[in-house]
This record gives sequence, C-alpha cells and structure tokens, in this order.
Amino acid sequence: MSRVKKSSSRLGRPPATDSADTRRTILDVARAAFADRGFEVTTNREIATEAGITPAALYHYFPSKLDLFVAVHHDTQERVLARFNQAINDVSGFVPRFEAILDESHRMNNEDPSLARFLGSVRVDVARHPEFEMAVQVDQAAMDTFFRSIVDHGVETGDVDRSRRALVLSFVATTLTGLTTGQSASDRQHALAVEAIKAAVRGDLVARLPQV
Amino acid sequence: MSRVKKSSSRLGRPPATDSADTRRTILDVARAAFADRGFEVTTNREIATEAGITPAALYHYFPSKLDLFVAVHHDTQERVLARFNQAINDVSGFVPRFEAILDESHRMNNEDPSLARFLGSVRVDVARHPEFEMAVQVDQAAMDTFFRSIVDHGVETGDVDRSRRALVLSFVATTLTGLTTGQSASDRQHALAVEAIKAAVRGDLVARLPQV
Amino acid sequence: MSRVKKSSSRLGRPPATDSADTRRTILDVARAAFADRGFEVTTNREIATEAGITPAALYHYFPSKLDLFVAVHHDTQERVLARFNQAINDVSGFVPRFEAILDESHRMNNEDPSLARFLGSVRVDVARHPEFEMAVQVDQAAMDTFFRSIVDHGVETGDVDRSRRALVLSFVATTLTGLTTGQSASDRQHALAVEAIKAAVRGDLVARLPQV
Amino acid sequence: MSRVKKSSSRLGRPPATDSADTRRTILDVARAAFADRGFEVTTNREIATEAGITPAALYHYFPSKLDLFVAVHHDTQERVLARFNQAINDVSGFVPRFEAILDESHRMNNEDPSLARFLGSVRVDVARHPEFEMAVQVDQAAMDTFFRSIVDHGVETGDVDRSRRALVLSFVATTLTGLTTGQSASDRQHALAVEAIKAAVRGDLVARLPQV
DNA sequence: TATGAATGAGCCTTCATTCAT
DNA sequence: GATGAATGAAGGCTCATTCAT
Repeated sequence: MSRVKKSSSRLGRPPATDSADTRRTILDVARAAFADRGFEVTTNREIATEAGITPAALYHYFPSKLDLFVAVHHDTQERVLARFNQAINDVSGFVPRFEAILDESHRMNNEDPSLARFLGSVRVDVARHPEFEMAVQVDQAAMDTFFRSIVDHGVETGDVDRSRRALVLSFVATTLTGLTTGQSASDRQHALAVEAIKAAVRGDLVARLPQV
Repeated sequence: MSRVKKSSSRLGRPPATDSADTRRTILDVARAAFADRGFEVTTNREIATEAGITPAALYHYFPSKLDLFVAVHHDTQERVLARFNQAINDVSGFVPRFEAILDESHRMNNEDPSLARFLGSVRVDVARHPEFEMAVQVDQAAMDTFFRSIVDHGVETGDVDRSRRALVLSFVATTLTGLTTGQSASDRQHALAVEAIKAAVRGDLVARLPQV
Repeated sequence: MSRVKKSSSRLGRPPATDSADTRRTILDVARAAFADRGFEVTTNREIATEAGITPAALYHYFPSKLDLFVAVHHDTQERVLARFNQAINDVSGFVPRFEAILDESHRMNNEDPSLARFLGSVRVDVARHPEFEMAVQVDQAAMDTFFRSIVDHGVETGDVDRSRRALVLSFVATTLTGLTTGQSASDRQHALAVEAIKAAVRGDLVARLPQV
Repeated sequence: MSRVKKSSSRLGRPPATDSADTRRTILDVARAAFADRGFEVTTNREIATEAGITPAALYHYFPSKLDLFVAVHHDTQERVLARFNQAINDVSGFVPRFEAILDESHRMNNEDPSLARFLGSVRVDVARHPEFEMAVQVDQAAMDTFFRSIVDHGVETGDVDRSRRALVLSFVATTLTGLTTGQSASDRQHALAVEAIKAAVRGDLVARLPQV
C-alpha cells in the first residue's frame, strides 16, 4: 500500500533509482496482486502502477507476464522454505517439527499474508495454465522434499510408523493446503485452524471412542 | 458423457422440455469448464460450443456470464449438499458422520470429478471477483450450516466436547478444503487423503507421545 | 475512397448487410493498403475503418492479419492470372503472347492500379516475413508455371530457341518485375516502359551495331 | 565481415577516429538489416546489437531512426554510383556502357549483396513512408542523371536514336529495377538475368520475326 | 561516449455482449 | 429460441526515444 513511489511520469531515466529495489518492489507487489486476484485477473498495468512504474517498464525486469509470475513463485517458495527450515532447526521429532511449521505458518500469515495467500492460489493458477506446470515444478518439488524429510525424520525418531509414511505425508499436504487456501483470511480464523490441526495430530481433537 | 444436446425431434414433447435440457447441458458443461480453467479463462464460446449452441444463445438461458457462474455454483452446492445429507441419513455420532461425508466425497470425486473440482476452485474465483461474494454467500451459508449441524450433533452424542465446537468445525472446514483443493487429482491420492483425515480424527495418525 | 459504408457505430448486427460483400470490401481495401504501405505499416484499424467496420470485426472474416494478407495475395494472384490467361487466349507465338501480357498489364494498371502495385510490393513483404513464404508459394508457383508455358509455347512455334528457354524466362521475369515495381506510378510512365520492353524484344530498341 | 567494433586500444589514435569507425559500422550493419527486413521490421536494438553498442548509443551518431535510414541511403547510393562511374570510365557507346553497368552490378551483387538488396527494397520503404521522399530525392536524382547521361552519350555515339531517348531510358530503369528487386537472390539467377538483358539489347533474345 | 532505466504511443488480438434476422 | 455480424473495452507486448548517470 505504501509501496507507491512518487509517480515520476517523466521520460528518461529517473534520478537515483536502484534497479534491484525496483525489481524487489515489482516482485512484492505482483505477489500480492496474484494472490488476491490470480494471474488472469491481475493486469500488468495494476502491478506497474502499484510499483510506481509504467507497464512497459515491467519488461525491463521480466520478459513476460508469465515469467514474472514464475519469478514470484520462485521467490515466494524460496522465502517460505527458508522460514520453515529455520523453524525446525532446533526441534526434533515429527510432531514438534510439524507444530513448528504450523506456528511459523501462522507467524508468516501475520507478517505478510500475501506469502501464504499466493502459495494458496498458485495451485489453481497452475492448474489453469498448463504452461506454468513445468516452470514451477522444480520449486514445488523442493517443498515436497522438505515435507517428506520431516516425515522421514519422524520415522527415525519413532513417532511416525514406517508403514504410515505416505498417510502422514498426505495429511500434512492436505491440512497445509486447507490452511493456506481456506483459513488465511483472518488471524483468528487461522489461529483456530492451526490449533485444530495440532489437536488432531495429538489425537485429542474428539473424544476417543471406546474401541469395541 | 455425450454433451451435445440431442436433436429435438421426439414428437409431442413440449418444447419447454428441450429448453430445460439445454439449460441442464449448459450448467453441466459450464461447471466442468469453470472447474478446469476458472471463470476468467473459460470463454462463453467454449461453453457454448461444448453445449452445442452459439455464444449468443447462451443469453437466452442466462443474462450474463456472471449469472451463469452463480447458477452453476448454486446448482453444484445443492447437489453436493443433497448427497451429504443422504450420506449421513442413518448414521449417528460426529465421527461416523464425518467419515460418511468423507466417503461420500470420495465417491463423488470418482463419479463426477467436476463437482468437487468446481467447489475447490470456486473459492478462488469468488475471492477474485468481489461481485460474486453476495451471490454465492447464501449457498455457502447453507453448507456452513450443514457442517455446524454435524458438529452440534457430535456435542449431543458426546463425542465432541462442547468447548471444542469451534475447533472441530475449523478442522472439518480445513481438511475438506484441503481435500477438495489439493488432493482431488487422482483417485489414489484422494483415497489416501481421506484415510489420513480419518486416522487423524480417530487419534492414531501418529504414535501417541507419552503425556507427561 | 468511396468504399466507406455509412459508419453504423451501433452495437449488434447491422441491418441489411451481406457478409460476402463485406468480405469482398475488406479484401479490396486491404489490397490497396498493403500495396501502398506494406504489411507492417498497414494497421488493422486502417483497413477496418476504410471498410466501414471496426478492427475486431475483421476477425470475423479472417483469423489474423497474416491470414488476411495471404487471402489478399491469393485473390489478387488469381485475378491477375485469369486476366493474363484470357489475354493470350487467341494469340499465338511467344512474342505476340508476351506483348498481349504487357498490354493486359497496362490495362489492369489503369483500371485498378492496386492489383499490380500489390503484386509488386508483395515480393518485399514476403522476403521480410519468413512466415509468409510457405503460404504464398503455391500462388507464385502458378504464376511461374504460366510464364514458363508462354516460353515453351514460343519454343514450339519457333520464335524461341530451345537452348535459350531459361534466358527468355529470366527476361520475362526481370522486365515484368521491373515494370510492376518501378514503373506503375503514372499511366504515361507505364506505357513508355511497356513500349520499351516490346522494342527490346523485337530487337530494335537500339541501333544494331555492325557485328565485327 | 567482423561487424563488432574493434576495441579502441590503439594508443595515440585520436578518439575521433573510433567514433568514425563506429559510425561506419552502424551504417554497414543498418544497410544489411534494412535490406533484409525493411525499415519497419528492423529495430534499433537489432542494429545496435549487431554494431556492438546499445540502442541509446545510436542517438550519438544519428538523431533518429529515420535519419539513420536516410544516411544509409545516401551512403549506398554514393558508393554504387562511384562504382558505376568507374565502370564506364574507359568504355564508349551506349551498349558497351550499359553492359559495363550490368557487369558491375553483377560484381557488386557478389561482393556485398546488401548494396543491391538495399537499393532494391528502398523503393518500397520510401513509398511507404512519405517522410522519406524529400530526403532521398536528391540521391535518386543523381542516379537518374547518371543514367540519362549514358543514354545521351548513346545519342552522341549514334547507337541510340535521338527520338528514342525516353524509350531507352525507360528500358534501363525498368530492367535495372527488375534485376535488383527480383533477381538478386542467387548469383546464378542474377548472372542469367544480366545475360538476358544484354541479349535483349543486342536484339537477339528471340528469333527475329520476318517483318512483313 | 555510452548505458540502463523508464515512458508513451500504438499494435494485434480476445472477449462479453448486443441486435437484426 | 437461435444465429451471425458487429462493437467497445481492454490486455499483453514492442518499440523509438529520452534522460540521469
């Protein structure tokens, strides 16, 4: 919101601008826009205006709208993964690590909701644009690998049964997707969902039924 | 499967029926298209062609593309809700009912994947088009109410602690969203996710940690 | 110039228009524009405006600007070839036939200068746009074949030496290109060039030098 | 052949010379580009890149793309005219001089095809850009004057009939245009066309018909 | 002299929608 | 009901050109 540079609106190179700054701004602005409105609905003009430049200037930094999207994806995935990695750094065991990830998710959702929101909506955009598939799959594989490593770590520490690796991984993917996609609107809602997932993992979400 | 409207030569049939058939076809075709490619990317021409008519003819059935989308939403929500209601009909207790819903979800995802896929992607489309919000909120409220009733039923039957109503409801919303949005690509994947959710609800997803 | 239909500028289908007429008008208008300004410089908007429609309506008749160009090429080539064929119909011998073609060229250049001008400039446009090559080569092969047949006919009637077939064909191509490309601006200039070519073919353009 | 400006490290050389080198390089590179793709299709960036500089640097040498084009035209016309003048230097009579010009054309087409190709395509570009007309007409007048002088020389030496001056001049213009525009693709083709024109001028292209 | 960052104008094309038939 | 012809608005992108450095 406070990103808008004073719109110079004058020809030629603007005084005292840093190329890297502009690129960073574009990436941030674009992430928010893509997260809110998706790839199709977001126009170059919107992104450019919010970044304080003209649509044509976008092409100075990214060869096409699609490339910009891919760059945003890569940047976001990278940042989130770094946060996750750092979050589990001095934590051991599957459950503690998963909870650390959930907590970090919640923190990130507070600091910059566009990170999670983007990752939540990217799935849809990618599904809708077959051209994206290849471009983002490297990044997504990295995220997959990360989650898999958490589960495998759980197997080692004993809280995940070796035979249930796939099941647990599926649970992680499903809940994280659900959290990111559906519950990131308000802080309260997000916090509640995080608690719910934790409770479920701990096994005390609902009363244990007497196993007949 | 055959999407093209059958040629209307069944003698004696009132013409109104053909009209209703065409409307039905449009709705089905549009649901699949919106589910696959989203509101923006799907064009009237695509829908019309697949329904065997011209884009202009669409306007005899729906006043605008937006109205068509809303109609599809209503229709889909209604059908899914009917299936859910029927699924829990002779089942008692929160966990059994939730499991029944998950199973029904899985069945539906097999029979006509476009139902779930549409509901999965509608969230994004609605978020991206503020105009939709009002139109779909009635339908979404109905779904909310349904889930709330399941949880309340759980409180009555005793397997949901009264103080955890909100928590459990959040879990239902989160996992169902995650299931629909992220795990509906293949039957196998969907089945696994359903099992994972069930295990989590039963409390035996991971090894119970010794409660100190 | 007098092609402009009353600009309806009203939405929906305009009353009493014939699709075939509009297509014909577009083709004619486009030929003139392409001939004058070339493919790149001519804009869809110019063509549309001169044809009394909007740029978007162009796409009702031709899938792209390139396709329109190819259609104009085909149409023009066909019409010119028809005139040439008719011109040599009851004439025998290479020289008489070549002269008939030159005369017909001159007549056409008077009636509708855009035919020749287009054919003159198309060579350049095709050279500049590799994508055109394939699309127009069928038409150009037909023209080639026609000229070749004239020369071969000359061999049969005896006024072209069999060993000079290639040479004569080259002369026909060179002069006709030169005529169309460089001398079609004014009627007088064109007529003079036609006379010059005829004189050269007759062998009395310049005084015969005493062959030492 | 090597288009890239040599690195300017020859000590003691006045910097002005490097500047002149760069200008020369731009002119050469631009001629080839304009010849191949025409004024519109050729971009400043292409020219600059091939000349080893940036688009902005172009503006240190030429005030605009249009001016660059005009400069290329002037330069090319000048060089070709110089070659032509030299070619007819010690030749007398219209036919021998015309043949000398044709031979020189052929030689030039071999050495640097871009000279002829540029001159062949310039006609079209000028016709397409009314702004060029005035700028190039001085150069073209010089070329015209040259050809006129050849013909007048022919009148003096007696091989051109005084009454046929205009006719012969038209022939020269037409064939030279045809040669440059249409037959300069391959050496073989060009050579054949040159021979054909020579034969026509000599009067023995086709069998002389019995003049009744 | 040269570069990199930026602009403004304009182009081709797509699309929802309208209207006469 | 349905179609085909047309529109207006908008979008992504390219390009010559400008200006601070």
